[in-house]
Amino acid sequence: MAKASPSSDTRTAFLEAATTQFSDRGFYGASIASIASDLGLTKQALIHHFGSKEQLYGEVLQRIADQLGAVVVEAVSEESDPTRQLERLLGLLFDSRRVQPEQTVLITRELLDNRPRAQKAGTWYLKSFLNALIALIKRVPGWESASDGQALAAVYQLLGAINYYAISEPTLTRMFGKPAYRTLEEAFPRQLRALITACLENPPTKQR
Amino acid sequence: MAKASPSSDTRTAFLEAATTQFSDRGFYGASIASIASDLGLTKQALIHHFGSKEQLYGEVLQRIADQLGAVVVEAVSEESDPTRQLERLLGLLFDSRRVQPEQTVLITRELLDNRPRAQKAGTWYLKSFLNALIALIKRVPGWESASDGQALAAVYQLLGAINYYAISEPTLTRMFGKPAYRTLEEAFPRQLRALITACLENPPTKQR
DNA sequence: CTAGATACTTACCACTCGGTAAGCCGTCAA
DNA sequence: TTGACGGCTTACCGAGTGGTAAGTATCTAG
Repeated sequence: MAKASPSSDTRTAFLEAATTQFSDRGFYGASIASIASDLGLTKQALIHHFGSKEQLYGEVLQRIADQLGAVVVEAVSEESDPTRQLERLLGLLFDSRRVQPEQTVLITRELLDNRPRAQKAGTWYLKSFLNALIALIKRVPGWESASDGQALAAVYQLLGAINYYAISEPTLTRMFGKPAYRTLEEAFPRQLRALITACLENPPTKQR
Repeated sequence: MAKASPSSDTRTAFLEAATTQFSDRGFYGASIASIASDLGLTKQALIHHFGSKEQLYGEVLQRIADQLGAVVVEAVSEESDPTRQLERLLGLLFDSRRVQPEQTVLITRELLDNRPRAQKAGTWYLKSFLNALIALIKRVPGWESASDGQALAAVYQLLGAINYYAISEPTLTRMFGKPAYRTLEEAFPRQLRALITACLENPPTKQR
């Protein structure tokens, strides 16, 4: 009895393969046949487990949302000071671009694809994440009286700085060449920390 | 002889339709038949003008790159002070999300799709744009001695804050509802201006 | 009047897509 | 032994993809 639940193993294997393929080629660009062949299986095996391509995609988004929520919990539990909690959270998000670049890419794809058409399930998971960020920044000294809109604006700018860089890294590397990119790679985190503290120290109430 | 060049009219009409469709659905998601039917024509008419879907896509990217370059020229010519030039440029980019949202969306799609596969032509246009931004910030007081990597890091963070918000706007609207979104819509530009000046006033040389 | 080019059309091709239907095979319970 | 079930297969379907081939209508230059 080496394996506990054989079916759940292939399920998560499918989910992982699907995550990278959806991330690389988008929902329409990725085919269920290609995802299945990554595991040496046929597309009908995938259909058997998930019912349809859309449901598979939904589960992939769900997993990402769960992991995103876990990062929030981790940051909050590691620090006590609200400012540090936020800095830690943004730092963790920035670092995760190395371990799980597919996450940021997939979320960004969702933002792009959801523009015209009706929203899929994915958007709602993001909302609770953003609400957590809003709640966090409103506990930072000077930000208590900020409106939700002001809080979201500030937080979303920092999030944009992080995520846009995360999805651009490969392109920037090829564009400027490895050696030139190394200096950017080194300068970015320092500059980012400076930007975050500058933002947190300038709440809208005491802006000039 | 009402029209000067009949063929160029349909060509630009094709380019405009293609821009919105590529922006909405991505390269793979958009079909040449659907683009052509927007003008009441068949896909073979499109092939007749552009040769292939890839070439059409290339011309769409080229147009966007040209318009991006024009924005740089506009910002530089309108202001004399380097700080104001940069602020004006970023402001113009932020405003353009209203007039031409397809541009930002398409560039972001390029960043995502270029991750795994070899880069298409589009990347090179972006490089000259980024180089212009680097040159601009290095003329701002205090930034003269910054390295290219430091300059790009700072500029790319601001660019990310702007572009990520631009592609997120529709999703954020649906997520928080129109009334709540209005306050964000109002707070964002002000917060962005504060972020830009905070960034420019904190060059890496005198960072604590 | 004719030759050629331009701007399009219909017809067709090979291929891929997501999904259905039906069956095969091993495990496990009655 | 039998029957049900989960996990997977092959076979197949209709729809849609980008692209080719060949033709038609219109206008213009020689």
